[in-house]
Amino acid sequence: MRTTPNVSVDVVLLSLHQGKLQVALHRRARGPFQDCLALPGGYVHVDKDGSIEATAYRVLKQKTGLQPRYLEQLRTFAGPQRDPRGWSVAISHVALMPYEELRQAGDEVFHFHDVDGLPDLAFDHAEQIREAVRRVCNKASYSTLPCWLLPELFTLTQLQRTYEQIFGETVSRSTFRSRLGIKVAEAHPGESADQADILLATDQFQGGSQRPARLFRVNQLSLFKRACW
Amino acid sequence: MRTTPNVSVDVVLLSLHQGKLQVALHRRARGPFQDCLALPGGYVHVDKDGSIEATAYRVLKQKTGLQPRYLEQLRTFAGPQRDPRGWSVAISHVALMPYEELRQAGDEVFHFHDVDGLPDLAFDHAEQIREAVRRVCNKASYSTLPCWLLPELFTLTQLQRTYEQIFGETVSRSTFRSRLGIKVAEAHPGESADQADILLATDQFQGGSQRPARLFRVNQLSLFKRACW
DNA sequence: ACTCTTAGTTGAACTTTGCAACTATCTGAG
DNA sequence: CTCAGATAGTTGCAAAGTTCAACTAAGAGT
Repeated sequence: MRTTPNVSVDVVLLSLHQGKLQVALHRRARGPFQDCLALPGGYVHVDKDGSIEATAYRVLKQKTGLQPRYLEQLRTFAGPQRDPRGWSVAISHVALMPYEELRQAGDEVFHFHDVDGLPDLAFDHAEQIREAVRRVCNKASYSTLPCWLLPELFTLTQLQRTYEQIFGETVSRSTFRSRLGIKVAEAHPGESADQADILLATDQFQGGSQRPARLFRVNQLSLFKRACW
Repeated sequence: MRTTPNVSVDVVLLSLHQGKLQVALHRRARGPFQDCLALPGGYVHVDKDGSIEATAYRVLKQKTGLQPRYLEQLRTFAGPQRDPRGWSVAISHVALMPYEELRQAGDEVFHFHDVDGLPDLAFDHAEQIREAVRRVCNKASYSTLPCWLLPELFTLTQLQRTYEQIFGETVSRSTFRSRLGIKVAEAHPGESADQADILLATDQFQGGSQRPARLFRVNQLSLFKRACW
């Protein structure tokens, strides 16, 4: 019989906390890289997994009990060196979640670490995280991807802060709003749920001790015309 | 022993011919989908392949005797259904080559087909091609990717035609040139091989029976600021 | 020398962007 | 009740970038 590589799925679960992108890591209980920090991951179970995404969701469910709001295949990392047990294939994914949802799951198993200044990690997980962060940062520059790091309803200022934290620099308020095609005046809620609208205005507001800010909901993953801020 | 899925590598090799994107296909000699058209692909050989890219290059070398000028991982297609023999993993790649180089290899084994209007293909290869074309078209809109469909040296008009054929619509000449940041006046060859330059001007010209056009070489894969034409 | 054709440049109209000043709406203190 | 403070949201304009068309350049063939 021909030998075939081991196939596993890894998930780079990212969230935004304390103004930084953070990644979910756990400490390996056994096997190679014992006691080392690692990404959540697991082997494909050919008897019960109906797809790769199913494997990714199963792994996350087992470890955290939660479903991420956003999941996307990142890239497949493979080769003879990445696992001391031999040729292996890791189908890496990026997942995004608002931090509030993660807190509810408790952090007995998982801990969140800033994506920069990480300690040594198992396998090629450091490289996977680097590439995941690059993908998110890149995609944030031309799409509404960062919306999935926030709760379902959010204010424009919250979203702007999210972009700023991903980029690590401030963005102009009017640039931000025009990039998102905000035109609240006409786009009153209940009216035309326009397919072209990037964000959907709700009729709910979030009031602090100032003028309340309108809450928005993301329509779908939309792309901007420009990719630079 | 735990069962593990089969792992193979597929390559969507694209080229531009007769004003259309074309894909390399061969007819399967055996196995599932016998006599069906299929992408070049093969199993990972854990004893001789040093990486996934090595597998992809080996497969192409075996079939065509050529190295593509551009190779990039596309996405991993996996699941219990795509191969009748059971759970399988196909790490799909996109490769680009100028058509002239392909002609030299002869077409006993491979044939080129327009990417639209394809007949039934083996496995999920139709989906892989759809996604590869989408990736190329998308990446063409904001990068110099199409340069790898041309010979090493090319004229601006050739490159413009390449973009137009990928998009399926004409682009304005000045839009095209300003998007590429052409400023031949200062960028005379031999001078500053500026890292920021998208294209590098050579001092060679290609003359037809009109004014000869300067030949350019691509510097590196560069990204544009705007993503729409 | 003249014409035809394609290459490459220039400049002006138009559009988009980015900043700053302005108005709006809430809370809480006096 | 009013006013100050704070954040939300709008508007208008200057600067920068984009697109188009008209112009010049350079070769080949007649």
